[in-house]
Amino acid sequence: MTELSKTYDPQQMEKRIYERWKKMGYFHADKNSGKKSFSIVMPPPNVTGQLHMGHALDNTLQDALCRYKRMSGYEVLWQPGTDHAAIATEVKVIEKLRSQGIEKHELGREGFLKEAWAWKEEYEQRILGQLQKLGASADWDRLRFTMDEGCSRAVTQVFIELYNKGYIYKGNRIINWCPVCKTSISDAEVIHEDQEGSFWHINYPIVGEEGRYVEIATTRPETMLGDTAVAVNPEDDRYKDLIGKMLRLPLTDREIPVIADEYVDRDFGTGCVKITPAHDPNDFEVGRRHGLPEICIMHDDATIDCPGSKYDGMDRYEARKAMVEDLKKEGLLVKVVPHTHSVGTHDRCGTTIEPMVKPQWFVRMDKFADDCRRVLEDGELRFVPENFSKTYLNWVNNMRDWCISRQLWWGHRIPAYYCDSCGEITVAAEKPKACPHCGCTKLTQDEDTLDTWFSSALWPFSTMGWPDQTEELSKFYPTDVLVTGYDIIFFWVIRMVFSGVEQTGKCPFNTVLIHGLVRDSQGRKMSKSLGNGIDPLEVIDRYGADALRGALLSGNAPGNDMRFYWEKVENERNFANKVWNAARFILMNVEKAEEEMGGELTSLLSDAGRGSCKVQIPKELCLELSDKWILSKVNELNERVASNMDSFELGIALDNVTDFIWDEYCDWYIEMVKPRLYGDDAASKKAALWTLKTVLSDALRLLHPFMPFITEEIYDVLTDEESIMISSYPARDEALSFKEEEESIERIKSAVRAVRAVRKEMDVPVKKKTGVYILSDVATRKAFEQAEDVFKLLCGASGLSFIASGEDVPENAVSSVIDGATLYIPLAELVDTEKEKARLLSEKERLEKELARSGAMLSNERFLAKAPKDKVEEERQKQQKYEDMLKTVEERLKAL
RNA sequence: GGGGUCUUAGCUCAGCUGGGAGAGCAUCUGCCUUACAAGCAGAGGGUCAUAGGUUCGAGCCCUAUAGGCCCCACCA
Repeated sequence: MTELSKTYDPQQMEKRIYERWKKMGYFHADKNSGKKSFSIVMPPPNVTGQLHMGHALDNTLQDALCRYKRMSGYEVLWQPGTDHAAIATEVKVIEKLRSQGIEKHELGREGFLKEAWAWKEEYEQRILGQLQKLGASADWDRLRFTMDEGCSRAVTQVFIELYNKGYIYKGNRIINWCPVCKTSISDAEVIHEDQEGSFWHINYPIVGEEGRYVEIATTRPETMLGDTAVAVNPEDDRYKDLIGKMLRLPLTDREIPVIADEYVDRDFGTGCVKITPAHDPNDFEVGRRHGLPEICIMHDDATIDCPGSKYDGMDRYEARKAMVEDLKKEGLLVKVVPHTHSVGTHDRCGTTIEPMVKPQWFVRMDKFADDCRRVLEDGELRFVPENFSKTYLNWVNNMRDWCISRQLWWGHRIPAYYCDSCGEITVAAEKPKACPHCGCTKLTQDEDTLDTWFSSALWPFSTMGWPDQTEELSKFYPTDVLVTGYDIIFFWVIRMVFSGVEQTGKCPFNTVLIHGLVRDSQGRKMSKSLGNGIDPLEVIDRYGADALRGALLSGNAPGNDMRFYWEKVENERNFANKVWNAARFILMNVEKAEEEMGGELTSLLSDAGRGSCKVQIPKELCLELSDKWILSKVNELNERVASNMDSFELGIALDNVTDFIWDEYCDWYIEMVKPRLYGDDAASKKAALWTLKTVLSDALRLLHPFMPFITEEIYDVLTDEESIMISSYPARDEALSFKEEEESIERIKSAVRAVRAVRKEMDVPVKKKTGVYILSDVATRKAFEQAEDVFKLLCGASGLSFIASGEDVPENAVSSVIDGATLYIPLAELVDTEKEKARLLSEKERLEKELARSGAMLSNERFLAKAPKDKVEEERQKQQKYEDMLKTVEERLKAL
């Protein structure tokens, strides 16, 4: 038996242990295994970033689930990979190049992609290394990337299929344009934020009616160059006569009509709205309804595109200023009113987006929304916590067509080809040799790439080799659980759901486990701009991965945000230290006893705590009360923890294990067992050592999914088994349930606590021993007889005497009444009768309160009639108990 | 405007199908007791946001109110 180092030092073990796991192939999932499968796909981290607290939480949850399932006999696939993160990466690479004085276009498409791939390699390695430091037991042999060959093939296949089915279409639509990134972005990538701006009121002269104007109000005057109408509400009496008349559009030589449309709110602004179909989503709709021209007045970089006009080439804001100035000169500017309105910005770069009409590719959503609803209704998909299905449905019910084309280079290029002569589109995996429409051999591929989420949407099956019918797919698909934050339910979860249903006929996962955000200690979101982010690696370096994992999981309920506290990490580290020392204590004593007893003990203990077999109490072993108690306790714990794991209550499960190890096992059992370990009774010593080892082994295995490193290190030394990772998860066993013994020890514990409290209250020095006299019922007396030494040791008693009645009560004793017994502690000169009286009086008061409550319930006829029988019985027993206790307290008071 | 969610000890949060309010941290008091001071023992501290309702019984279910947070949509 090797030794554990004197102090718990995570740094010296974590890397070594992880490397060994990897080398042993424990993370690898066998597609040919006969075991039941359990699979999770890892949400692929972006190759731009590094591990942050959100990743740490997300992956710790997944790792804990995977380890639990692996130990429970499942063939577990945790499928890892990374995401190309189109815009984010492209922007970063552009910035990097720019810092070297190179512009993207100078490199050309191919040259740029080469740079991007180099970037990807570097950052992918970095984040994978970070995940491994956390202890992630993912199947790294199966590492995938959204743009690797297989995933790309899946993307192309899906695009073609959806196009052929008519779900993908290309059209001129109004989209969100980022003038800095120079690409379209989807609605979901636009963040609306309130900004203070102005409301410019402008007069548009009515043609042929000198001196008459229509007053409109706008927040973006520069877009008036693209106006093609002014709209009023058809019911608005103020403007009814204007409908159909023409207006002169100021600053231009164009004339535009006044139209009527329900969209206009009579009470907002002036009730007249300039309509700019090419640069406003609402106006676009109005324009399409009325067949208005769509005049695009901006270049891709948001400079004005209006040849012949003085504003041509100006930046949008510069043009705004100039135009307002000119309107003022012409006397058409009525007034400028301060106005706060929401402005759409790009979530990646913060640039104000510009709505533009452009040819883009879209996915039609109506059918897919139905699919999303159906799988939820059918129970094929569920959320934990269940509430999030409402969030999901809220998104599903408000889905609009998805703009999937991006004007980027880093991504999956759209497999569409345009004929140079007839202009027809051909969608195909490979560039066609000739145009199927006209036979022309010159075709050009669409320049655009696909939205990142298009490939992420296929992740659960593209990583398993789809569209080929692989063994991985048949073994591990659909996956069991998806673990993710609520912030990407729309971006990712929904898109995976409908893609999975469409391509494979199955919802890609059964359960979506939602977790919240990790916030800073003040409850703020961790963000780069606030500089309040805490690097998980720093936490690992200081306290170890196990402590970080514990801090992220302990007491956290699914779906809830949590705050990060260093104190919490410290507490988990302290717990790890506790486990470490408990193990050291046991190993030390085993070693000592082996020296005394030799091989006999070694063979007795060899099977204890082996994770591969059921706990069998050796026949020759003579277990004592406390042994049976702790065995029974851990037995019960096994069931409770597993049930919490199964219902995804990982926070509660971890707390169950922690409480057991710290309170029951360390603070009570180890303390109880000490005299036996230091004594001469070989049989008793054997039983204690066997129990210590057996229970510790169970506890370590329960703890392993949460704190994999320390549990492995200890288990390795404790058992000589190959690894805790491949041991079996402990299961409840009826043969190890000792209800009576549990009850007895609970009585002893409350007696110990009572004596300790009295001693403390009376300021009895720790070293001063006292006698204890016990007046008890039969059952309690039996318990005390069986555990006399334990009791004396734990409460600092020199002797224990049983007395038959109140008459035998020693002089100058302080008393404490517990369920089933009254304890008298003779304290001679230390006794303060007044203090003792006061204590008993407050105890009396407490009991009377309890009795009042109990009595009220039991005298309530409706309670007796309607409440379940066992509840009534329970209450009767309580009443009896309190009556007995009260009687004793009162007698005692009288005696004083 | 639509949807969600929260309000429990000084702080951060648990509290599963309704049946005597819990943890960690912090505070106070003793202890360097041969596994552990990263520890042990003990103690104080809560009209569970407010008001109604359902129920024999409500922190938990229903309604309303107040306040906090989140998401979506709109804002010419």
